[in-house]
Amino acid sequence: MNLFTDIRTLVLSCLDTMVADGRLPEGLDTSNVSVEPPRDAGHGDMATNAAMVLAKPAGLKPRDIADGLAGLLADDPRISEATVAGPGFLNMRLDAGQWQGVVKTALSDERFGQSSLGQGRKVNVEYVSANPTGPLHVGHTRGAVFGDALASLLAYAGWDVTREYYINDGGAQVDVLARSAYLRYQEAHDLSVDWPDGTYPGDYLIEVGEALKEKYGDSLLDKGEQFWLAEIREFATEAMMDMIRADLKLLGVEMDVFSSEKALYGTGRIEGAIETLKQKGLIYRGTLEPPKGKLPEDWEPREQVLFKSTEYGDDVDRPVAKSDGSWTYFAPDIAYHYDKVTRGFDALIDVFGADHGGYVKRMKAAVSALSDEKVPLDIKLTQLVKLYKNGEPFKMSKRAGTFVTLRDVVEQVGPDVTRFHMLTRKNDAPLDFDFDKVTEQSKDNPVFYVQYAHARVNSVLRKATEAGVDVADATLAGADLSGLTHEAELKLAKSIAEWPRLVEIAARTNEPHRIAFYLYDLASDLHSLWNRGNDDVSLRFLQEGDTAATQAKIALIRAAAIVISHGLGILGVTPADEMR
RNA sequence: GCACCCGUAGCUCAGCUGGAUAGAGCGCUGCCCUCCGAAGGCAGAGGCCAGAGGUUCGAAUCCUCUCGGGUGCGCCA
Repeated sequence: MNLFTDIRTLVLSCLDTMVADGRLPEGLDTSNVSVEPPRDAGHGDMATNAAMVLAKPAGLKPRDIADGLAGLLADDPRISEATVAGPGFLNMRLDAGQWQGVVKTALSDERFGQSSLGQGRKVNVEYVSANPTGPLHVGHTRGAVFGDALASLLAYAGWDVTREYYINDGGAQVDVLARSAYLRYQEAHDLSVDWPDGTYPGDYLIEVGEALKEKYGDSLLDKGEQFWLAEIREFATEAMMDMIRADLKLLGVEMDVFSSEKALYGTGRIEGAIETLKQKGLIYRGTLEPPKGKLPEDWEPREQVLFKSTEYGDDVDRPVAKSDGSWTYFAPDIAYHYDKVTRGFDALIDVFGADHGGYVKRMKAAVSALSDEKVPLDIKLTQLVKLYKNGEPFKMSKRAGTFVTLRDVVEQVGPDVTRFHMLTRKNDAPLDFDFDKVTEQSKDNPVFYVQYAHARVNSVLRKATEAGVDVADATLAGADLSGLTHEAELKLAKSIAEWPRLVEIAARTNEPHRIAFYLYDLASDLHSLWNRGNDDVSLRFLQEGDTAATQAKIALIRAAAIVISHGLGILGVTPADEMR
């Protein structure tokens, strides 16, 4: 149920009537006709641009179309007023019963706000995908929260969603991990070791070293790398993935699928993916031009196997094999995305850190080529998180031991605060995260502000119940809401009515932050109505001695609370029943 | 040098497949509350949407260029 699309349907049918009457020519394209809330609520509840969009193709003045349309719209019982304004805008006011109806729907229909936009199509959202070489840090946290909320949002909007993590366990960095773990293994045997550059000296490998000692005793000491590298790599990678999974779980993130890069090797799938491109004439041997401006010191021209990504909008062709013939990291990435395509997804989404922005074009080019442009790939980049403590920048340094992990963050402020706050900026804007401010219980903190709105409604429900008023959702949905006519009450109802529309916009743009901003505004309307009750007793939710009025008012705020709880659910945040 | 992201109130940021007089929070100014719905409330000031062209009924939004900030740029993932 979406009041805006209902009214759009009405507008279109009125246009059909005008065509039938000969007031409009046949065959007009109405796809650009929109019905949306006007920027200024003083103009009305909804506005349509129909007259302006159709004026030119119809060869008529916008004003004339608008006048005719206004007359027809005003005949519909849902519309209380339709007026023409400005260059040809058509403003409508809806009968109060429409907004009251929305409240009823929100109370009675579990699926209020859910959308059929996705039509059950399959979408794969790949996120986090951190190298299995250490714990997740704050940057990963943002990607994890964003990806997870996006996945939930798309599911809410009717997509069949798969949440996926790609494990980069095939490259040189897992060898480094293995060597670092081996050093910890030696330490576990009380040997003193040095940490050469390019190893991972983090504490998190100490217990891996202990575990290796447990498993292998001293049998790997004094042996050359060829005897232990593969085994320890396997062991350490598993240990890191266990840790990462545990970290994600702390944050409330659960993946459906973990895909391994290493598992692609030796299966012929990389070769197969490259062969597929080759058959499309997109693979050749060649030499790239050196990058202009900044020339790498050891630059020399070398012949490589290249993917003709420029055919699909990239700036230069990209190497898939190194000059020694082995694959670049890009080759398994291609194979992995090909795998996703062949698994039958209708759309792919990758969530990367902003530092991977340079790979967007080539990845899109590869997917376009491999899917014959049938499977769209959207890549969302998440910008940096800047940490603060008490307003002071908090510098991260692995060396100084001030490296802040996902676990640090979640253990300090909790998963709900972490998740909500990470979504208070759009993904491509940098984000400030102040450990003290995000847990502050004041209206300046959006997390608290939204949680508090939900808790307040619960508090009213408890009080009503104590007073002997039945406030079960089913009862409220059946209550007589015709008394909800005050503009402050209708404002809240109108905000509730926007929920389904907002879900669609957020899902269409793959931007879950819109949910967070909407919830803030909705909470604001609720708090505002609450405050009005201070001065105007008739706006208080508990109307002493008037059960019917109390139920109507509570129906309204309970509907708002339901929407808040649905919205927070998408963001992965638990709605609080009371604040402590 | 090239590519991508960004530039909106003093500060931090929203802004719907292009819609009307560009919004919110903080800060600032003023008023209100100080037992009972105040972990405050109400109101106000504050903008050349970085700049210049273009597209059209209409541009913060789309295109081109300039300026400023961030990120990345063959055999690292």
